[in-house]
Amino acid sequence: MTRRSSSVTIRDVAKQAGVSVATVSRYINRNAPVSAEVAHRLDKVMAELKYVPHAAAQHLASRKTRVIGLLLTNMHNDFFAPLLNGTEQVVRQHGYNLLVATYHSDSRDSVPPPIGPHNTDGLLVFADSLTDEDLAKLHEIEFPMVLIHRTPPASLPLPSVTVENKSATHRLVEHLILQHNKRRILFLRGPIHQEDSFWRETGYKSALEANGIEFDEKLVLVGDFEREIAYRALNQFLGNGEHVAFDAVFAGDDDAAIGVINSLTDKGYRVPEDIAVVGFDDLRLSAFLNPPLTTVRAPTETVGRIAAERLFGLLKNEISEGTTLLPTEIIIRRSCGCQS
Amino acid sequence: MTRRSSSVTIRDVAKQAGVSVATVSRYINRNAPVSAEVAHRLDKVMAELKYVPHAAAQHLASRKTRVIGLLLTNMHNDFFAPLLNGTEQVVRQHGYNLLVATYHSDSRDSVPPPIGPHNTDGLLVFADSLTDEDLAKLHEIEFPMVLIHRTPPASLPLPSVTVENKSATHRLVEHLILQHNKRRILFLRGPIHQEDSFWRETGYKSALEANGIEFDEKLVLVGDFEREIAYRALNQFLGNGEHVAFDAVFAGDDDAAIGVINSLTDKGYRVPEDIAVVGFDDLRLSAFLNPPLTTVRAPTETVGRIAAERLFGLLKNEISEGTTLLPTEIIIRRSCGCQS
DNA sequence: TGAAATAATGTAAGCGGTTACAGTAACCGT
DNA sequence: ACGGTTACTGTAACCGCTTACATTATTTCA
Repeated sequence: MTRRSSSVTIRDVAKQAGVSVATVSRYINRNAPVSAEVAHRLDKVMAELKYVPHAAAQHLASRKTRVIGLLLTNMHNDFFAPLLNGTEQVVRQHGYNLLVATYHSDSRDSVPPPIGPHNTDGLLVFADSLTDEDLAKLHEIEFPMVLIHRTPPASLPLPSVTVENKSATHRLVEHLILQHNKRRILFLRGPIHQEDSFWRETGYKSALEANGIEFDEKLVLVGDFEREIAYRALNQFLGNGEHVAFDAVFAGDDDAAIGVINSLTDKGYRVPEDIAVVGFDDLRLSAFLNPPLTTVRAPTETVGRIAAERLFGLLKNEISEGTTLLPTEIIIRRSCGCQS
Repeated sequence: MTRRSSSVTIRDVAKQAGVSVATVSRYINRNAPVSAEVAHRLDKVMAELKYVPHAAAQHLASRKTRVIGLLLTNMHNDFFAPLLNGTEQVVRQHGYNLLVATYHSDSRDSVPPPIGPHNTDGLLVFADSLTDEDLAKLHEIEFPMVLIHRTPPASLPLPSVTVENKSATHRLVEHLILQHNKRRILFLRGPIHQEDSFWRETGYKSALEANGIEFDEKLVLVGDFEREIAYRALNQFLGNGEHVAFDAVFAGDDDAAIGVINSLTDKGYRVPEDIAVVGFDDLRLSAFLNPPLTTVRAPTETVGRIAAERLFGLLKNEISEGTTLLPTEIIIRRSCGCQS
């Protein structure tokens, strides 16, 4: 025990350079002038000693971690890669580090969120990884946060960045109706309580209504934005001999769309000839699927980037409120029945 | 300034519960017995005060961060999602946190690696995100590390976990030769100096040789395991009127394969009728591409999981050396010309 | 030219925990 | 009944940095 870590401390540097630790600290943080001569000497000594400040000590003393946290609901969907990529880039560019964790309100009774004020300077909160109460509590102590793919709960003026879901979905579904004469459109709902899911459902319904099609609860399954779940849900639906007829499906997102196409194909349906399928997100590979997926392009990497930028704004005490609503764009490919 | 963070400290808890801070600390860390009565009182007080230990203070005093770092070369390839997912799961399960960063030896002159001994208890090092010297330096101070998709440099007994590249590639390319009569197989090299890239090239060459086909340097392009780069490389290659003939391409990885298929299609070639294309990795969506991609399945999530497990083994002082070589499996789909 | 401002540096008190060391009380076996 | 354990708790010295405050030398300027 008591194995003294061999790491060199600020004191070693100070001694070696013949100055006080305060001077070293000030030079490192560039927050007070230091004579050119000393600066030069310090550069040399620090290089020689390969001095690296101990993060925990800096954190403790300065009360800032230079770490920001990204709280996700899960990580296995390809949707998260660009999100991570976007945030990581700006985080790095600001000289910060990124702590990534998954958490879901489900598990909260027992375990507290793994990241928060105790180990980060601010949080990027994806969807419903935290509950409204969690958010309120953190906001109360003025902990910097920005929400991703979720608008702040009433009376919590948190910045948020998300994408336009409803009208894009509306247009997408309407495309199915108007261009392809579909009237029995299956909808695979996303995770319950998730906002994207809610707005996509709203857009779906509004498109139906705008075109005189009655919403039919029997045409709604649970896809959970997950390929496997969508696959099984549809399999089960199809397996049930007397299922209601349908001629198209809006899968909720691209990942679920894959599951849908897969299930449909397994059961002998052709996409899009028999059943049209559309998704949402425009994943990196969606253009190359078979058939190429008609979907909505969500600028996910940009979402990550902007969310991170806004968080850094907060850290600089810039006030920042309101939600950034990034535009989405419907991308027509072949899975809806179009030729291109 | 000097805004005293309102956070409650261990001293508050101690006072409130009428015990010393040492007792509180012991109870929290369960590293010494505490009377049932005191334990009960502490539970109550800590809940009332919503006490959360300050990570930095714990780190500084205990000299462990309960954070492990994952150092990647980049994050935009879908390949990284499962890797992250795998590591995150076991990290969380061990009650640790995950610091994710990208770094590349290119940038090293100026900037030191963002994660290391100063802010983590151990590192998962992907491919050549660190140089041999970096590794040697860290190993010298006995910093726990496990390598991912890279075998340790000679004389550095670091644990590592990677996947079998060579023989799988050999079989894959041989499939092209034997089953599809291909003899002019284009190869898109991955990032230079990256081991996967090296072994795949080796496998490619050995398959050629085993079948009496001479290796032709003119049939090698740089794809860098990147869709866009592969796309442009092949476009340029094809744009050059008198390019050497080829009848198949091994793209290096699935992401590059997409770029290849894309380029080929743009130029009017049919895949696989005119040109067969195969990749490596078996990304989440590769089965659903158009055409479904013949590739090699790499258990990437498992790689992440095992690497993390081995790192935790190291943290528990279990000795662990040698490389875990995960088996890969060639997955025949349609992009090679097979019917299923 | 003397007072005030500025530059450069040092001293030492924390930051919020952990833990070595020490002490007291109850318990154990002979 | 007594030395030796064991269970529990407290005191206080760190961990490695930042920073308020103090100090001295050097400018600046009315």
